[in-house]
Amino acid sequence: MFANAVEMYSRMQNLWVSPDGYTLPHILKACGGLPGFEMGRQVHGQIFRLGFVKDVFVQNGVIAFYAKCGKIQSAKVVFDGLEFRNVVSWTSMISGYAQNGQPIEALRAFHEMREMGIMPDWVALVSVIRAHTDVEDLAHGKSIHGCIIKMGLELEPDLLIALTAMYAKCGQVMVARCFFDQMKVSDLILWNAMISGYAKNGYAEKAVELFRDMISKNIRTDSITARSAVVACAQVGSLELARWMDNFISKSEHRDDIFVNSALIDMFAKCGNVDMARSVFDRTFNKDVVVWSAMIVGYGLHGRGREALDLYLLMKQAGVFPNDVTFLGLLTACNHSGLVEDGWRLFHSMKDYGIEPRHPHYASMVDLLGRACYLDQAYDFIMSMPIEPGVSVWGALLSACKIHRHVKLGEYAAERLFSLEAYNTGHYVQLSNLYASARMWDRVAKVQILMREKGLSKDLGYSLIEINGKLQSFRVGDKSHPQSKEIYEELESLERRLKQAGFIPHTDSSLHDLNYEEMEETLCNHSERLAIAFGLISTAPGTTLRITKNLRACINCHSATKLISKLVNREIVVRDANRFHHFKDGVCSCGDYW
DNA sequence: CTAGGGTTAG
Repeated sequence: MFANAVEMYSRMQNLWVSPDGYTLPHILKACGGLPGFEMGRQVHGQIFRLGFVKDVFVQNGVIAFYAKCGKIQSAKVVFDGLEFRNVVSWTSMISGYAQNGQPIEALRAFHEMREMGIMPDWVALVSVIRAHTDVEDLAHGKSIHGCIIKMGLELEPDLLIALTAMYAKCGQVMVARCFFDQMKVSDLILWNAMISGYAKNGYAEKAVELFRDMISKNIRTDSITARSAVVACAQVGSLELARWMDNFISKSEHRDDIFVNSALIDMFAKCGNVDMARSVFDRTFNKDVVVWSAMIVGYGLHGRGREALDLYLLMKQAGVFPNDVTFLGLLTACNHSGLVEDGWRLFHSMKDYGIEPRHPHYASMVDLLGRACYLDQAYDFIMSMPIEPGVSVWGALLSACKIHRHVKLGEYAAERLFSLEAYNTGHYVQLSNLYASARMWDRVAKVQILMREKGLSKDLGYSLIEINGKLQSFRVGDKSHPQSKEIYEELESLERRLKQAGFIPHTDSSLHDLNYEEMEETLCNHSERLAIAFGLISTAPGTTLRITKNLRACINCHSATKLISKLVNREIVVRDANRFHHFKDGVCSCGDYW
């Protein structure tokens, strides 16, 4: 009850009751907890005047206060001024660095402490573990685990929680789960660490399962639990699960938490329903820059660029300042809607807000220019970059060269990519596709030989479709489904109707080395068509089909899906590796620009 | 009667 403590302290001051060496650590803790920087600074001044400069309890309190307020420099000044420093003084500095995103400094301070011959206790080690977690140095983290055992601290519950969090965050979820299962007492932070660890490392279903466990066991959740569970649902991608989560949150105490709501907005956008994201956005009070950005990113993902830009204007009117993520969302939105001039203008307005563009911003601009056929300008733009262009930037250029069949520039981009990442399959496939788009079959073959020499093979395509809340996965030419026969019958009937409607498959890219019949067959068996066919026979007429695929939509499937949406009178929502496509009445929301 | 820790959105 920090605010009450501060209020009580003010009353004490008004009555001219002087604080002593016991009062001051309490009030400092309250100021650090709020945090109330101004109040704490006044207390610091008072400490100086009252002569508590040598009281290590009071001074440690001051260090921790500054560290909690993010004023690590001030904390360091106080720390350096101390005559005697004990393990608490050091821990305050170590945790201060760790909490303020300087884990390397934290570890350096820990090293220095050891050189001074000061023995860490379990609280100190908790911060050291966190620092190792943040630099993703699992090897050194494990060695700290060893020290803990040697020191006989392995039964300290909170230390075990910190270790669990470390293993979970560093991707060792099985190890973390062992700790979790062996823990004697149920602890909220332990559950949170396990859930977010699962979510962070791609075990979204496991994370959701654990969250449901908590609810069924009536274990208290906080906003961090809720947020982590929402992030996991966003990863799963099921709209039905997303709805369940939203319903749960809106009935819980977390409904007005902006941390949770920004995650909900992101979740709905990623699960394919940007309008539901908007309704969470609208019900959120005191929107901060993250809430606004999440909504802008959501519109961008769905190719609703105009709405993203309009929202940005509203955001500025509301007095909220944009940050680097806001701009990334805006640039992506412009990209997906072909708003070249708006994107260009926004990129250059970043400096007005003191925001330095990072690699993704540059890559987004290259994509924007390249896609709109300004290839030379994209190249000049890369050459004028103040930072070394990386994989994302050259990748965007290569992709644009493929679209516009600019072989020479594309080859150059591919060279840069190979020198940066010699074993990334995607780059070779892109180059091969570039040659195929220009009908340079001999060079396509050369790339394929190169890939074989390096032991690389194409990523297999797959599509997921959600039917009655269950996700069903299909690979290219998949025949493993129990209803496979019906699915292929539906597929054949679809193909007949496509042909009758005058659909002619493109024969340009990626399939050059097959003869015509083989090519046609392969196209029809593309995984998303299987998912569509399965969706059609498994749902009532008129139901929207929601499909997720791991690769980008190919030109054939894209054209076919447009027509299918009209022929069967269904809305089909496809999330590819890059963005969302909403197919309806024969057109796609991306306007064939992706 | 007093100090230090872990889980945290776009």
